Amino acid sequence: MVRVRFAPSPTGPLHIGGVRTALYNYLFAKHNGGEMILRIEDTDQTRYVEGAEEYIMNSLEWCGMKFDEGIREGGKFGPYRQSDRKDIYAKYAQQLIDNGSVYMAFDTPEELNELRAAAEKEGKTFIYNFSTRGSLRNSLSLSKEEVDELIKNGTPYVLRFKVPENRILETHDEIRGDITFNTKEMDDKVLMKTDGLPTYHLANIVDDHLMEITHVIRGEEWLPSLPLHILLYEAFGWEHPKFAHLPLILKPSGKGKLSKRDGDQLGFPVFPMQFNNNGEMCKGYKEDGYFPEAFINMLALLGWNPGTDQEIFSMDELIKEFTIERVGKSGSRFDPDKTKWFNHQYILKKSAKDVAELFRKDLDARGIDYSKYDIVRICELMKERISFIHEMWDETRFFFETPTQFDEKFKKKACKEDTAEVMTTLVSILEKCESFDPHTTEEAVKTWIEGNEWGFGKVMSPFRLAIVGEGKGPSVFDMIEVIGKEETLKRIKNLIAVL
RNA sequence: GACGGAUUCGUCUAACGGUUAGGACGGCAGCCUCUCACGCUGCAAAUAAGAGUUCGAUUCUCUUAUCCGUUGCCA
Repeated sequence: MVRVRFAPSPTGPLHIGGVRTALYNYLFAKHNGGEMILRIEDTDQTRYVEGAEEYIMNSLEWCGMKFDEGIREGGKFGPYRQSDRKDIYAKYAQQLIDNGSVYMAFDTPEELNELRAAAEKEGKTFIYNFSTRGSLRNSLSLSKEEVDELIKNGTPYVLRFKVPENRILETHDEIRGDITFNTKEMDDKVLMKTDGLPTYHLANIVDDHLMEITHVIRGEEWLPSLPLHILLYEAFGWEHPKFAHLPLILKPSGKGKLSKRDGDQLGFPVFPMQFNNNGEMCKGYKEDGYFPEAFINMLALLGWNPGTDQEIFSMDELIKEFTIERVGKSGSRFDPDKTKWFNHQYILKKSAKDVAELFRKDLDARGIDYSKYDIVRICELMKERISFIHEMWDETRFFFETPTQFDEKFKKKACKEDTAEVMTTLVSILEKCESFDPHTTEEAVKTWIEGNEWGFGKVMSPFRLAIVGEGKGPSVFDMIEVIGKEETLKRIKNLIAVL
């Protein structure tokens, strides 16, 4: 049974990259008939952000991902919040103490900072490992008596992992293939902090083992920690899961990981939903009018591809097609334009009826009275022109509102000296139309135009100007059917009045 | 700096060692048309550089370059 987990930290809203990591985990699990677990990694209480945990769960739910186990779902491997698992970590830390895999270190953060600063001055990096641990304050360098004394005095200490001195570690990544590390480059990482809570490394390994995780799919930023994690599994005598490190999502232009700043500068959200982070408002895709399906579709294709030309995928199709083998190795630049295109595709896919339902909500929110109008028909006419529901109003407001002014540029182009006369005749022709369906009106008007051997523009352009107020919109005959005879005649007369 | 990863059109990407290096976004042009969009058609646009292996390299190896990540008692 494949079991994967998504394990975010509740340090703020969930970033796009995190959503994609969750998505790939989810797709991988479901493709293989496996289970997906949500675990909250909140071992750093200094970075805890109120509401972030809820936000993460709500966002993933909005995206359409369902967890088999987690804080809301429960499950037999809980608790699923690391801060609720302190006792478990203490127990396993003791196991490492007992088998000599870790040692106590009494160095203060200040002391270490000084050492790091000093090393940096010389262009070097301070590493806490076999080469330095002998000269630092820890249970390896100090005598048993000194250590006992320090502990008796309540001197705070951390537990560090004793990394072997010089071992070539050959590991494997499901995306990148074989990777080798030399343990001499590694740090004796802190596993247990002075506050008694484990660091990510310990908690992560213990939980993944206890929760029977078979595949760890996470961001590439974890790749340097892979040898440590392998060593930890060894120290416990456990078999490690398979690892897959996902490429990063990069800024649309420039260098580095995509950040909130990029979104703010270029005007696109970096988070699935809105989040108020201590007064700092983080924009969300949801609030910007994206469909979760489109958002997920876009994210899925950012770093993964099916090997075919298909680009539009439902969640079920993604589950069917997704494999780790087709995940790319290199980082992907985020493209806000393509994201919009995806949303447009989903508008196109929706029926006019479904779009109408969403549009009605938008109209309600704007306080527009649309009771006299056939909204489904309007959506049928207009939906292909928009990428977002909220764009619909700007594209369609002329249906609901009689134009009060006319676009000068188009008016100049459309109206000649005889236009008033022509429009007056148009009014009389339309008045005679029993039915106002497009076929009837078009037939009547075109017959008249052709009879005079005029170009269509002579009549249609000012006609359009009268109805819309400017030179845009769908077929005039379609529009006048929607607004009705009375309103149509009124609008033409309004134009005549200003000619 | 050290270690690790990566490198195909501007961007996302495809291509059993053999293709005119394909698709999509964006751009440009044309078509459609009563207008504006949509749509359709077309155009421009790439294998980082250099060696090697091979009959043949985008694909395998090495070197260089560039970019990214890590280098915290953060995750």
